Amino acid sequence: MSTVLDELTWRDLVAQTTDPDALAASLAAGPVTLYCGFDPTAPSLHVGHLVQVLTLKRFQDDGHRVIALVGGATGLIGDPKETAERNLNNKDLVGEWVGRIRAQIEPFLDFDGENAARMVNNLDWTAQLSTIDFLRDVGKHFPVNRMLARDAVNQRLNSDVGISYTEFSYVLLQSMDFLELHRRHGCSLQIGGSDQWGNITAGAELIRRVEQGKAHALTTNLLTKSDGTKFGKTESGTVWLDPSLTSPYAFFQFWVNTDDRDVVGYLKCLTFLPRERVEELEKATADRPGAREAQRTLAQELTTLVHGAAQTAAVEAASQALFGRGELTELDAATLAAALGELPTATVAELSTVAELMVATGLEKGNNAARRTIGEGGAYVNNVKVSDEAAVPSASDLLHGEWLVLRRGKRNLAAVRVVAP
RNA sequence: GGCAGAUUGCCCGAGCGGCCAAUGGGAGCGGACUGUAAAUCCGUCGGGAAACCUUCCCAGGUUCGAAUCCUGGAUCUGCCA
Repeated sequence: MSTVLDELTWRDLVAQTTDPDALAASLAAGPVTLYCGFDPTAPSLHVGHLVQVLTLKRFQDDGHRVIALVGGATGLIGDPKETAERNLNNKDLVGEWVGRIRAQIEPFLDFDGENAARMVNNLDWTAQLSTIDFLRDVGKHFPVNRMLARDAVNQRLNSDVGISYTEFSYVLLQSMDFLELHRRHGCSLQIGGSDQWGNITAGAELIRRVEQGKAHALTTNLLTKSDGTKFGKTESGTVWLDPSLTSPYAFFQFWVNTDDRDVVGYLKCLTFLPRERVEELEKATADRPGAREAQRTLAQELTTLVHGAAQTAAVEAASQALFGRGELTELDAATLAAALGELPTATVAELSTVAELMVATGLEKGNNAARRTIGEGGAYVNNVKVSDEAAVPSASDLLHGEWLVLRRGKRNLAAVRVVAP
């Protein structure tokens, strides 16, 4: 019995596999070559991609040979969504995204040693392919009636938007990738999110038809949220891995705010913490939910994985300083400056009304909204509620002579720095 | 190609000449409770400090006055070719 499969199973990662016994036997028999694809649909991966990246790493840690594929070709076509046709992105832009996403995946895997990981781009074997060869060598193996049965395709056919031939063909490209990696590197397993089941099995079938080869599919459960909303989004949008799109502080906060009902599941799917530790945290959540130990651990683990230990220490310290029970006025200058450095900051020459300062930091999108918040009792300066919308903080309110901490509601913070011109 | 119907704020969806910045629900935001959680309840939810300005697919028109009526256009849906 394979250890990686056991591992994935107790972590509730496995959604579906082809022939579980044969897959287990093959994994137990020795190193297996497997791949997972990532399409460049944005300049960065987001937290939803982490499951896949980390699952690849789990396989590599177990001695298997993993391939990370970045879809320079498939990203130009677009996997059909159930709702609507995608907008085609410009080729240069997709090319740039390929580079950025490669760089994001690389740190998670080990590219040296016996079972070194590989990074490939499917544009390498599709760019030169002629239409005639494509239709003869690949297209011939795809019964359209089978393609029509695919979930996303079927939904689109029954909707007003329809589906373009371009997106309809997507599955052929992804299947070709699996075949190509099977030929080049003996790849016999493809993993992906559960929404990829159709694309993956189509590839496995292509390998069987063309090469009479045996290939497997394994899909992971998609992360869900107990409140029914989509995982990986906040009020301000997608949570990205790229620190210039989502600050490490915001990334950390995202995990700290995880629902009690979801946190144990995330610890299983998204961290490398051993089973005993996860069970300990599960018990801690049940016994002392207010302490939020599981959330804190989750945030630490993931921020460290994505942004490194040093960055994690910094944002955690900031988070403690800003959300701790301690008085802001008691923080020393260095701690305060470091903590506030993680927040959106407005630098101003002189103080204006609280409402205006909130707009300047981006905490509020307009004066009206800022005034409303103040009226509702949701605005704070240095943790003190502000009730007068016309109030202007005085120089004596400044922490260490230059800082002001603004807060909207419970957890939206920003800093104002006053610098004499 | 012909006929019928639709198009409203982030989403869904009422309104069908003045009382409409536009009912209601969802999402979002703030408060109470709590734990930087959930649920619940309360409030808020185009812009503007205000006078007031810009909105109900687009362009014209009728009218003292239009989201509401008329004309033309665009897009979507259904039925018939």
